[in-house]
Amino acid sequence: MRPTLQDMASILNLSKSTVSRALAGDPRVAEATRNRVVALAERIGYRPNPIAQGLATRRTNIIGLAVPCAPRSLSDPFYLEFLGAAGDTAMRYGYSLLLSAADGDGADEYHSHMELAHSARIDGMILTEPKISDERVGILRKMGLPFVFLGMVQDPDVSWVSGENTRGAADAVTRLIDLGHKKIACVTGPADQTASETRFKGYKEALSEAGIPINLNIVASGDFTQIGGYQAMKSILRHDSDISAVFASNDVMAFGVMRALREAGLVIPDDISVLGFDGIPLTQYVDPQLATVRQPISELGSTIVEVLVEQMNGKSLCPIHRVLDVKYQPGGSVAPPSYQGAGEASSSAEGGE
Amino acid sequence: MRPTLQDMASILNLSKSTVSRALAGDPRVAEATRNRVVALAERIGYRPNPIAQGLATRRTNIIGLAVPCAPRSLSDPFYLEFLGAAGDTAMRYGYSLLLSAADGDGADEYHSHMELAHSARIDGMILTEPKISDERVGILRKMGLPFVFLGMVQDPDVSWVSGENTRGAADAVTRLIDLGHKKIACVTGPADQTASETRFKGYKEALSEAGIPINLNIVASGDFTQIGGYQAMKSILRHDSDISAVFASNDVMAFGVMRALREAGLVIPDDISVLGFDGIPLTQYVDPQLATVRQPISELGSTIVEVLVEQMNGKSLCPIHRVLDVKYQPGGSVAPPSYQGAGEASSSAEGGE
DNA sequence: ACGAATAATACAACCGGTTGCATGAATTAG
DNA sequence: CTAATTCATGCAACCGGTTGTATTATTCGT
Repeated sequence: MRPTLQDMASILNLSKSTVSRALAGDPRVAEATRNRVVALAERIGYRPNPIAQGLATRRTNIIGLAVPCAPRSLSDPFYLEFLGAAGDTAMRYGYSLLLSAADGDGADEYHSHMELAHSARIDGMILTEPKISDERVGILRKMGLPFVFLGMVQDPDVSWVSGENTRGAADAVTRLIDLGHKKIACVTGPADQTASETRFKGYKEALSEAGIPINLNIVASGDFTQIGGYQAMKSILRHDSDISAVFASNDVMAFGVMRALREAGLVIPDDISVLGFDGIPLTQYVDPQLATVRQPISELGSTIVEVLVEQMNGKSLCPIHRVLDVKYQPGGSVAPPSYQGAGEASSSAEGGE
Repeated sequence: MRPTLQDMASILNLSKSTVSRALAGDPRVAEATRNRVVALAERIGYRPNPIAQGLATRRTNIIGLAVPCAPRSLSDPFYLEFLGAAGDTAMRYGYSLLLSAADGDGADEYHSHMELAHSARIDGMILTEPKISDERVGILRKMGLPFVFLGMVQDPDVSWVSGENTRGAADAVTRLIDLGHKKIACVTGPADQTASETRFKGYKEALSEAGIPINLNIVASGDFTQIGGYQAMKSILRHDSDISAVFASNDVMAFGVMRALREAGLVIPDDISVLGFDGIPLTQYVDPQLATVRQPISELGSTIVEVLVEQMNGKSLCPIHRVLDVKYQPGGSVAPPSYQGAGEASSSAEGGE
């Protein structure tokens, strides 16, 4: 059996409390005593039981992480990198990450997230994919659990960390326009998510700025997955194949877009340019390399933990909003629009489906 | 303050124990009493405190998940999918996943993993990337914590779940040979990991079977990352550029390999075929699609949880080994060896960098 | 109708820590 | 030299559940 505080106390002829205080560095215990305690702890490999500590202190040193629900679920490398950085940083602050797996059942989408929040197992919570009107906010606030969102939230009282979605998207789309593109399709994320909205807003701003009217026939909504991007692109192509560039709201969808375009017989970037968003490492390893808007993914992960820790420590009672810089990352998937007529040959789109 | 058992007991004029037993479904409490208890619990939203339960029962309903250490860390989509499935399945069994972030400091590579194992916070542990002689096995066994590895482990007393690495690799490489390839390079994983070893073994078996001698000049070891694959391929090309196919031990390295080949002016698959391993979704979204050996990644995740649960329940005291079927998945990255000289035209590769 | 078996509930210890307050010893001040 | 401080430690309650056993109320057999 692993040694307990009481074991240590008995061996040293001390009381539990003294031993506990010695290990906690309480100045009231004599230096000599502390040394004896620490030495013994070292020798017999004593480790405080975090469960018991949790019960006594009501703090668990665990951060809950609500990962996205299906369908995006955990299939986006973005989240892996984010998660890695968050985990590292959490550890540095003495916390562990407890995952809340997605439910999948549409009925009560956030059931497991809220279950975890209620569980008293965690000191704070990180949430992802905020919706424009996110029911979780009210619940969490009512129970007083500190929480931070990855992604912008309307409610000014909620803390969040996000990449600079709107400006990033606008900048990148403006580059397409500067290259001469006029008809730029857009594959957005789910309409109810703030990330979709803000990136789409950037797209619209860039177009407006250039005096190009928004054409909703060449806008389709995906779900941030490859298949979603693929299908959205297919549907756009059914409407209108006379497009010279596509902006996808994340890289993973951009991969799906590229596939759909190829199946339509289009060559990237000769016939059509593709632009992603996120900057996952894989953008560098596809051919052509995917131009994208690079978010500092790891930094998002570590920042969000830092913000949450700050909230949990109660240092800052007011909400914290942090916007991290994003940067256009060039790639072979973007080029000036080709001469009209070059795509003619490919009108008989034969999908490999 | 959230209601406690004692609160409930007071309201109902019962004792804590009766309330506890009522909720636990103990047959000793009267049906009528149970109904009253359940009704009240429902009404005031009572939820047992898992920390207190953990202390009393010594079970936490949490599974520790030791994710790979750097450099692979969490950058491989394989792990996300694995993790998602494991999380789902764990939830189905009433468990949550607690992540142990990688350390990164070479000194004590597994420190945080073992720290978590010792913490008494978890009921069992899932470990990844077993080494051929893995120090963690001894430690875990000594402390009596149930654990399961993702990937084969030599020690017959250790439970593990794995894809059929050797046969999968051998089959796939044999296909290359059947297409006419004779000089097949291999980018392996780190030499000390069993996954590298078993896949490399399959490669060697296939060659031997076909009477092709193993040429170590066209074998290089990567680290399961894109960059690692890229560098390994570069180094092979420095030695010998007269290769017609490459087998990479995982898909992510295969992407790196493809990049290195392109930078060398080679066209895939005309000049050279590329074969991966894992079957991550992205293999379908690169151009050409990457031929690979598809592992049932989600099934690996759910199976490993099931095996661990079985071990934790003590149903099965003997170690469990489960090998899941893998399957060759064709892709445009593989073709018969071309006539020498076909790749001439593509020598001027212009990246958008 | 009476003792035994049975059903329903209560008591109290325990899990392994933390922490406010009391206690006793050593030190210092008056 | 005694009273007031300071210092070091111990006691005991508490966190919120679980669980073995005692207790009380019923029901049963004969």
